[in-house]
Amino acid sequence: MDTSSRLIMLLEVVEQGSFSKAAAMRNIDRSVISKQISKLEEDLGVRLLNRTTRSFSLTAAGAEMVKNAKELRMLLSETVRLAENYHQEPRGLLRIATSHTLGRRYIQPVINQFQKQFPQVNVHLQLDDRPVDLISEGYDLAFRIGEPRDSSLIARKIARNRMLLLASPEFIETYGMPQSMDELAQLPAATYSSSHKRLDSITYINDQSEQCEQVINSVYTSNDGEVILDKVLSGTAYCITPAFLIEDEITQGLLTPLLPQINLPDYSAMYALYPHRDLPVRTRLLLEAVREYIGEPEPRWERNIPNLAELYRTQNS
Amino acid sequence: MDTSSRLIMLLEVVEQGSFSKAAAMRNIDRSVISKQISKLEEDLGVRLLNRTTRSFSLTAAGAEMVKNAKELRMLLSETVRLAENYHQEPRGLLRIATSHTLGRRYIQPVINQFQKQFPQVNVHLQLDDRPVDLISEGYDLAFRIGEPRDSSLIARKIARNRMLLLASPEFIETYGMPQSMDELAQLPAATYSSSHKRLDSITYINDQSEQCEQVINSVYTSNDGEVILDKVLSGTAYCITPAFLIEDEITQGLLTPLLPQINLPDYSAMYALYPHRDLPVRTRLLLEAVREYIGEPEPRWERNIPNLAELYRTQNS
DNA sequence: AGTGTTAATGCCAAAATAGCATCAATCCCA
DNA sequence: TGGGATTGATGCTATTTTGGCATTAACACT
Repeated sequence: MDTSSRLIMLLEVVEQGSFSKAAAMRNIDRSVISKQISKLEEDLGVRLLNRTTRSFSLTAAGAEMVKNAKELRMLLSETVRLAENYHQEPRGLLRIATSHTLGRRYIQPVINQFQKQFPQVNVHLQLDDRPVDLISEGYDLAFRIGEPRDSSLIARKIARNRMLLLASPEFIETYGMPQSMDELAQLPAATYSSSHKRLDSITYINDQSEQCEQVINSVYTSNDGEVILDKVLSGTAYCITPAFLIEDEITQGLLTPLLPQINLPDYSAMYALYPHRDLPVRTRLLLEAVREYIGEPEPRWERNIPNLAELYRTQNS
Repeated sequence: MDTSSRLIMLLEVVEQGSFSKAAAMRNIDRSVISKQISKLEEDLGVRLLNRTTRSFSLTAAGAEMVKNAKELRMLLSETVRLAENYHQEPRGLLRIATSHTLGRRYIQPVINQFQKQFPQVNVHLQLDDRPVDLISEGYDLAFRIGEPRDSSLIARKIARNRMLLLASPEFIETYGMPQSMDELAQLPAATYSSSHKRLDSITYINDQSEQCEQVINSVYTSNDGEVILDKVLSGTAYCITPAFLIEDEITQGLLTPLLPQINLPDYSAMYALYPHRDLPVRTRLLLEAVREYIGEPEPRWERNIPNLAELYRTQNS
């Protein structure tokens, strides 16, 4: 390890805010970080961190070094990326971040096929429902539902994401088939809720083409779509859910759309996020494989939903 | 050693044109270079050099890597330099390039004193009469006589450089004291001549304030000023010499100015050259020490020359 | 006060490195 | 045209560097 790597290590330490976290990121012992930072200070002849036993702050010199380390890291990764443009065959490590559901249902099958085709490519698939910082965590590619905020990333729309109101036959038997939005709002719902997002109302377009929001009666919330669906399958709640969560529950008669005459707008789409315009071969190929797998313009999951073209699309006369 | 160092190593190899020379520059075995370049190619997954057994050429990928390596080296050295600004005490290695005479006479004494004062600073003094490439050879500071051409360097004028026409008493006894430029031109001269520069004429300013050039009769040439002076001291030639070559030969009566009423313009001055605007402490301090040692506006060597203020300065009436 | 977390340090095994010797290919100069 | 010298590659080994573990000391949060 030499000066530039140590500078980048310093940068990671500062970004993570602690030696331990930086070590965890790299899967190395903290002592390594401690020693390398010491050596960096010795090399440069400057104290970079003011340490208390349990934490640290940057010195003026340290702050300048971090600034340059950032440039250095960019330049270095850019250089490696340039080299990768010359690969005929994709290789190397591909780090992908995605939400649990998207990952398990739509990314994982693509990766399986992909690694059969390109055995030289290693993959790390990180399942996280909270958005991560692609750059500082070192991911090459992320998949997300929802408009991306971080403008330093390139976002590419992969698929639309329609919404459905679903309940089980048992539920309908118990509560009766609701005939209006007001009626539906009284029934028990299972909804998505996390610290970042809360989906406890139904957005729809009324007869006057106005977007309306109907608050619903949420009796069960979770931050995981699959357990919400499980709850709904148990017949004790209905749900409003993005279409990509549905497999064969509707065709098998386990779930039935409610209020199909309602006009539900698309929910935020599925996006691929990546940090650069020109991607390494492996990343580009995987991204294309995902797009192909999901399909366009009708995403794969919509094939599981009969009559979707007419569902929730009432033209307002 | 890791990727960025290897990239810089690649750059050095390309700059030097051979593995061997690059190894020599670093004082390491060639096998090290060979292995590291191989490893770099393996890391990047790209062939960087097309090799024949005895030489190589860059591949397209290699050329791009070299381009980026250059940026990388700049950024890294800039970063180290920034860190050095935080040193209170100068330390580290100071690499100085200079011509033989300047080095021995005017730089070496300064270094002796400097290292007494700052024992933490190591010095490499490279004596070369041909100009070297400061950047690619890794020098921090160079001293030269003559207008610098390389505009990527900062040049700072250290001292003027007056010219003298000198001969020994024995010479004057043999040939008589010349009374005019024409007469002088007939006498045997010892002159400086190298592949880069040739000083076989006398530039002077005539009564009409025009700059003239008188070709002289050179019977001895060398690319080293000191042996030229030795030749002159032997009484068999006169010379035109820059003032910094003279120690106590005139005050001791070993040499006498010829044609003192001639008006000789200053020859190109002594310059310090360095690659950056803001120098590390050690470089700045040494540069200041050299300036102080040589003195301003009258350089140290002019103290050895009686009456210099009147010599070769005839005001044209 | 007690518990858990943090960074530093010493120690040891494992990995990377530099130098040496050798080799084959090529260049160079006579 | 044919030795002699030089170049880059490769195998081997001693040395250096590194990473992980255990321990310690300092601190934070209950």
